[in-house]
Amino acid sequence: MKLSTRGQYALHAMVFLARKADEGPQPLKTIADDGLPEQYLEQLLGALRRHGLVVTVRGAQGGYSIARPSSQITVGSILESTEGPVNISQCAGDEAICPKSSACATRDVWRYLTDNINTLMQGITLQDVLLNRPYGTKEISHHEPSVS
Amino acid sequence: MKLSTRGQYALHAMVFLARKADEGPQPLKTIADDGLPEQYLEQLLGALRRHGLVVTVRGAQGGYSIARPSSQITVGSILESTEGPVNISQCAGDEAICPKSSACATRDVWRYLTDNINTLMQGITLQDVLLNRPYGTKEISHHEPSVS
DNA sequence: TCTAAACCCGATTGATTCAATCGGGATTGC
DNA sequence: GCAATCCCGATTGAATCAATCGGGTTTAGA
Repeated sequence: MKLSTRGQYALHAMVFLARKADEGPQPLKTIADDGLPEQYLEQLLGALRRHGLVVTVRGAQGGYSIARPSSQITVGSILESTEGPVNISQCAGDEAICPKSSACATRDVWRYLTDNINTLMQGITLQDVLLNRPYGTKEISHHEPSVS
Repeated sequence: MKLSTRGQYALHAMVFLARKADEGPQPLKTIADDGLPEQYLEQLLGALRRHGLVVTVRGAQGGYSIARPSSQITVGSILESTEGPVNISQCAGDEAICPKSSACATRDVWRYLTDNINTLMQGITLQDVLLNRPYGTKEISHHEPSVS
């Protein structure tokens, strides 16, 4: 199981923007300057904008800035914007995919993993990353067996 | 982020085999009988065998059985056998990929997520799934900031 | 000893996704 | 104006996925 580069680039860019939060909009070229493919990154920043994580100023002297304080932006929301929602197995959520899913023991496993991965990712803010702060102080949620 | 069907089929098959643990080897056809593509599943069972999770008997009356008690087989080992190791970002482990990784704030994030997802998956045994037992009673590990 | 049941395995195919680029268009500060 | 900059759909090439194909080998039992 791995993430595509989209999430990696996106987090990288967001950390960069968070650091420059009070220096005005940063042009794409500047963000990409440590080696990321510029036009590809542009796609990702577009997705981040559409999800409300960055704001843009068009035209000369324009660029990208983070939309909220870094304490209010989670790694989870960044990854979800660029990678789509975490869904370990369609079986976990979509009843239509697997009609017998309610009787399926594996379903609880997928649900448990999906929920907890989401919790992990939502538990880290950009600020935590910037400040190099310990993250993950939340307890994981437990699976409660359904009646059988 | 999602798993391929390989992991889903593999867990499904392993649960099936765990239930039939004391009924002798189960032929492929039987395992696949609730709708999994037979020859595809064969590949996956091959991988599970090479990782020591199932044993096989060849020839007539042969088939597949789980190699150990279900309490000693984790969901993590099943998924790793068929999907490869969890590696959220190459950046997390492989120093060669990203030379400046040690100075990179995002690296800790990938490591933290990778470690904890592994812990989650290793924390569920096949027996837990069979008995519909609550799983995930372990505490997640915390990120300790490196010196800066 | 023959045969059918069953596993073993590399190769191939078609579809999908990924990573990246292309080629433009629309804004806007100066 | 014009250069800097974002916006965006389309396209490309490679990689991966899901599945199938076409064989081969092993073995129980008639």
